[in-house]
Amino acid sequence: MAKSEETSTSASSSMADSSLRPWQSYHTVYTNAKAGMDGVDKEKVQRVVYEMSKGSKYFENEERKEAYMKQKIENMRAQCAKLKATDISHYQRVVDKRSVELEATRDLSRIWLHVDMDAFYAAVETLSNPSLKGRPMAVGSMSMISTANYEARKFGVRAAMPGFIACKLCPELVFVPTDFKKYTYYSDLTRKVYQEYDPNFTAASLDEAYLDITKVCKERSMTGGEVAEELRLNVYKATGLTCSAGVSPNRLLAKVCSDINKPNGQFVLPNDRAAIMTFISSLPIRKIGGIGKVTEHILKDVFEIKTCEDLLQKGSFLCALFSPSSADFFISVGLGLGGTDAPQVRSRKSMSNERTFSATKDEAFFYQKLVELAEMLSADMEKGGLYGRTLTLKLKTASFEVRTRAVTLQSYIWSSKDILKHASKLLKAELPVSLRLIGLRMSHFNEDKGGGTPSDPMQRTLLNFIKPGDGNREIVDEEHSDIKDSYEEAHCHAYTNPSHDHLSELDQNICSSSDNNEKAAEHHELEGNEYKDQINEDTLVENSMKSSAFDAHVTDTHSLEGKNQDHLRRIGFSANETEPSSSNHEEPFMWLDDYKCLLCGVELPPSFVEERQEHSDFHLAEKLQEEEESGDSYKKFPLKHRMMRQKEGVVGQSKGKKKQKHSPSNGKHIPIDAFFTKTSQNL
DNA sequence: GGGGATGACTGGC
DNA sequence: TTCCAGCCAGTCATCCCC
Repeated sequence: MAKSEETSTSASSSMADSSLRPWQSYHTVYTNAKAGMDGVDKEKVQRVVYEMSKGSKYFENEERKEAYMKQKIENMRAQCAKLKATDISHYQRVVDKRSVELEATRDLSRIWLHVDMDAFYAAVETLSNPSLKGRPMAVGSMSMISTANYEARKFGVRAAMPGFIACKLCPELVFVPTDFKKYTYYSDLTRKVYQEYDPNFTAASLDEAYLDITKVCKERSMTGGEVAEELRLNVYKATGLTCSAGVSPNRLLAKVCSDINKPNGQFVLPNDRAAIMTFISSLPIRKIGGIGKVTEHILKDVFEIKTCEDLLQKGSFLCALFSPSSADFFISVGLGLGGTDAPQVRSRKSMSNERTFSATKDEAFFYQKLVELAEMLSADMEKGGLYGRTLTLKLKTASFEVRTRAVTLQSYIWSSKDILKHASKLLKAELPVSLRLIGLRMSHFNEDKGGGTPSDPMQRTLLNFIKPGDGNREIVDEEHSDIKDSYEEAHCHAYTNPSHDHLSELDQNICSSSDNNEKAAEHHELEGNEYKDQINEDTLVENSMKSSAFDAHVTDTHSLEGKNQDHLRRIGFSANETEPSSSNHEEPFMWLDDYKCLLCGVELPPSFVEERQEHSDFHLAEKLQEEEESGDSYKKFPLKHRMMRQKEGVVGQSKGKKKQKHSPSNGKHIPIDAFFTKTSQNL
């Protein structure tokens, strides 16, 4: 949770304090330190935000989220408390080993530059309207602000703040509507400058970029600082706008550095390990890209981690409670490591449109919104030459609860007609509902972006046939999934709400007008049947291979890969629903070195008594199931399935309607974003 | 058991 | 007067099918 230092210690704040100053426990992002916000009366900002939010649906939802997070923190604290000295020393050894491995990857040979335009949208607006100069101004609307100039920031006004709250904080605030055409134009001008220093620079957004200036420094015998100075001057000459820069041996730190002397400044971190470690030692964790308000809150409240150095010092706890990839990320941040190689060009993964409106239950209105969104999305996809297979409907209810519902189709679509047809079906299953936002997202794009006919996932390509080795497995899986999709397309059109309402009527009209797609579906189904015999053969071969592989797996617990261990570790923690309880008579024989499960390799410290009990039960249940399955009559209905069916009281109804997921807080590892596969922001 | 589909959630701008 | 966006990418857990 991003909050001011004085409000971040919710654990230590007394009850008396919270009753006198309730806003102090209302965690908003608006008091988080941002460039130009030094000297802001944070308590006043927090009080105003609290007063204006109190009692609203938004506020209630924030409280729900807060309560959920507190529960999560409590769970993690309980896990921490269970760790004994021997556990901690065990995990410390793991951290030490990993630190050495990560340290070996340190590359101090590159010089990275991160450029960040100062209050970009606001600066562009001031450039085109000089009368705004010196006045507090925000780009955006009464409902949401995109950015604010430095005059407005002095009042606590900032990006992602609702305009009406900003107005309260700064009554003289001038609002300017967003104009992306203008921002794109100026962004292009800056990029022409960047190109002169690194032709392969990475644009992180309209106003941010990463440049590898190693080559230009060498060729022109200049330091990183000198290049940054010159580049900033050239950006100013080309646009009339100022920017800030950070120079460091890796992208992660370059981004942190560019924020230090904002606006119109720069900071250079030398390519020297000692300097990096000193820099990192007092750096607040929230400054790191990838550590947001939730992760910050958890790290502070559970482990009392505030600086990047603390991440290393508390490494053993992090290793014990987080997934290996998350722990790796935290350790590498503690060591001041980040990306130094040229980031790979990533293709677009999804495309979406969403619109917010006043909360309503009006189904005709929902449909009209769907029509608009489908048309917008279709137009965007056509522009990008994209065809997608997965359509996701996003809904935000009147109480700010976000739901997503997705369908993956057997064929690629792009037309507004097809998008609308499937979106209507997804929405219909959610009615009646009061909504304040509807969104549509397409994903699962075809690889062929060169136009022409979209590739059909049902079609066997030449490559499929000739691909050797492991590729065969992929072919089998693809075919299975395609046939399943065909089946669903043909059989799962029974929706939960059969009433003949507005949407269903329109739905039928659309379906009947979408003949081509239906014909394609029939065609695919025929194709699918043709391949069924081949698939059965493949499955037989696959199954026989699996059984022998399983035997080897059980006897060789030391050869488990990290990923596999992680997976099994999760199973160990989450297997608790259908397994019968059992005595722990196997316990003394299960744990290698008192940590590692002999059967699957999962690591659990001896003090995690309940978890280990559950884990033993899990393996026992597995064994029971194997025994049961050895009797032919039950082979087609494994234990889990039978129990579930009995529980539901219905047979054969599970298909087409998945159960809602359990809360992720039940799992051992909390999800942390973009750790090593960095996002564009988190390079 | 593996992998695809799905949904919730986090993070950045 | 107004009353908390829109877009994208990624991780993780769970369900389900083969």
